[in-house]
Amino acid sequence: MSTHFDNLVVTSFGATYAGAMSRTGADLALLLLGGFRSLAAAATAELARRGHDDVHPAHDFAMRAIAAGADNASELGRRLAVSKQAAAKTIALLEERGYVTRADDPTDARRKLVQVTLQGNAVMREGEAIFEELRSRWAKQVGSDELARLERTLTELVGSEPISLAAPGRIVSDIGDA
Amino acid sequence: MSTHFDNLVVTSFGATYAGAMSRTGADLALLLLGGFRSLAAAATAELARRGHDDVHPAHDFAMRAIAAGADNASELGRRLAVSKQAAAKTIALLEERGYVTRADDPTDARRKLVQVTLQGNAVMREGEAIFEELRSRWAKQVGSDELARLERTLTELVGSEPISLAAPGRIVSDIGDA
DNA sequence: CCATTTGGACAACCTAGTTGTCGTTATAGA
DNA sequence: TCTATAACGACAACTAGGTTGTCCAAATGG
Repeated sequence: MSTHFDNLVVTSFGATYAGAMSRTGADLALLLLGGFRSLAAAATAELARRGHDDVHPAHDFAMRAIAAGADNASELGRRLAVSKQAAAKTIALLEERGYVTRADDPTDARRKLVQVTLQGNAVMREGEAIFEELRSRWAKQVGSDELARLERTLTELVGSEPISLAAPGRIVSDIGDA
Repeated sequence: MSTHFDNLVVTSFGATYAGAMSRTGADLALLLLGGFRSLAAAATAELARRGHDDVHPAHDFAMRAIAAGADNASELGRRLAVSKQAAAKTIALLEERGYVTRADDPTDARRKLVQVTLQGNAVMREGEAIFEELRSRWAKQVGSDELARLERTLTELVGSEPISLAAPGRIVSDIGDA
């Protein structure tokens, strides 16, 4: 079989012509997903290559939210638009892997204060750099004007819809995710 | 909190200015994901409104692959770049909900022949129409030239990478009866 | 001071993947 | 033709990320 994205789209959606202009709406969705996947997979792989084989973009995302002030499970849940239980699970996983710590909040005995560790910060820095690198690779490929234009268009399209990012994570489930 | 995409990006990734041009690589990835999600969520909702509240785009995707010839679990797995076990689960789910049927293959006693039902075909047709409608809504919003340009750019970017739709790192290896 | 809200911990469950094992069936080659 | 190997599907156990619902304890606001 061909695992090439283009072919997969064509095969799966039975578009009339292969390389033709006549893109369908579903193709557009797959194109967007494919783009995301392409970046996310590359980032995950590169992160793994650098020794962090246990983190995905979703974890990076969660850590940033924590670092940005969502320092307890409930708040993190709100911030990521998932339940507090789901957020607590993510925190537990990150803690287990040494990317965050949890301590009692001295000002509120109910709360557990979550903090990003040095290791966690390192991952975030690497993640940033990797995505930057991937973006510039794309810019080289189609021209930075064209890429900027794509971003502008997409921002206009997506920015105007009140859709939260919800679970920004698992690449696979993004297909089925509504 | 704001669940508006733009704000979320800014907050979570700590970009320096809110509406500024300076998009980061991670923003680009989120933009793509956001775009996909936006479409997928709208499609799922619309499908539910039309009485199919138990299907997601992923199921539509799988059904198309089945209709296009991936009529057994192993082949479907290959086509979708997941394990045959995962594909079998999807098939089981679709069968349970009446979108596909499974029968013994008369030419190969090992195989179970999967076929899309009338109901399954109906969902695919509706899905197509919905995505078409969503696309034209986007075309109205930014202009069809601009949208076509976005698609062209994205195709160039994504189509040129030999990335399968597989999970991050999950290279399709049916080597050794996995 | 008490009622209500909130945070966190469990538990049970769902979806969607994974790997590993195994029996059965095809198939290719000596 | 016989046999080794490959392939299909089923089952089991596991991971990861999500969901509700229940519950206790702690904070907070009349």
